[in-house]
Amino acid sequence: MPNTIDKCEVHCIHPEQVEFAQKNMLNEDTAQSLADIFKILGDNTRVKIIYSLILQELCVCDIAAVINASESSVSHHLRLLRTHKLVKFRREGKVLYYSLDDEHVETLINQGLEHVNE
Amino acid sequence: MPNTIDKCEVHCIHPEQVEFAQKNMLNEDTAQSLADIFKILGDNTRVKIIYSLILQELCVCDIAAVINASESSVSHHLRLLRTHKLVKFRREGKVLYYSLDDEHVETLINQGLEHVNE
DNA sequence: TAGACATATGAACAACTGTTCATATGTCTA
DNA sequence: TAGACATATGAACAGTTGTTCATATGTCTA
Repeated sequence: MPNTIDKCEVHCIHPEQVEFAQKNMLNEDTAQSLADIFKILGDNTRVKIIYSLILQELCVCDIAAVINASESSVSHHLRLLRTHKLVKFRREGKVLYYSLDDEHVETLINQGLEHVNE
Repeated sequence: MPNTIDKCEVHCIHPEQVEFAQKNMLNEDTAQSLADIFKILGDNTRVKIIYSLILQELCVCDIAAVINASESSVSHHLRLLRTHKLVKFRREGKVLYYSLDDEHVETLINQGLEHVNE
C-alpha cells in the first residue's frame, strides 16, 4: 500500500519486473561501498602491489622495486589500501612491512583472474 | 645467470624477496586486464545495473527506472559492460533485453559484498 | 643530538571518467 | 512510407584520479 515508488516521471515498460528489481536492489550505501572496493582494485599499480603481497610481506621500497614504481607512488597507494583495510603493516625499526589484511582480497583477485583468463 | 633484473637504479632492502616476488609477478598485460575488470565494477551505477540483472533480464528503460538513472547514462554504461563481455542482450522488436553474460561477474559481486559486510 | 635513512604527506597538474544534452539509428505500426 | 518509440552515439564539461616533486615525520646509530 505505501507508494514509495516513483511519481511516474520515469517511463518503464515492465512495471512488475521493475518493482521486483527495486525490492531486491542494493541500498545506496551498500552499492557505493561495493563500487568503492572495486574502484580500489581497479588500478594497475594497486593490483600489482596486492599481488606482490599474496606470497609474502614486503617493505615499501621492495614493493617499489618489484613493481617498478616510485616509492612515493607506492606509499600513496598503500595509504589508500590501508584506509580501506586491504593491507596492514608492522613496523620494524625504520622499515614498515606490509601484508594483506583480509583473505577476501586474494579471493577477489583470483576470481578476477579467472574472468580474465577465460 | 642472466641479469634480467634492474640496473641498480632502484634501491631495495631485501634483494632475494624482491627477486622472488618478481618471478611470481603478474605480467603487465594480465595486471592491466585485471585492473580493467575491477575498474568496470568500480562504479556505483554499473554495480547497480549488474545487480539488477542478477535475478532477471531487463530492458534499458526498465534498468533506468530501477536504479533511477537516465536512459542515456544507462545505455553508455551498458555499452561498456557489453564490450567487456559482462552483459549480453537479445532484441525483441524495438526492445533490447540485457542479462549477465558470465557467471564470474555474479561471483565477483558476491565476493565483494562479503568484504563490505564483514 | 646530528645525520642518515625509510616512509609519509601535501600540492599541483595532466589524464581519465561519468553525466547530460542533442542527435542518430533501427524497428514497429498505421 | 511516415511517425512513434526504444536505444545508441557523440561532444562537451565538471569532477576525480594517479603521478611527480618537494618536504615532513619518525627511527636508528654514531
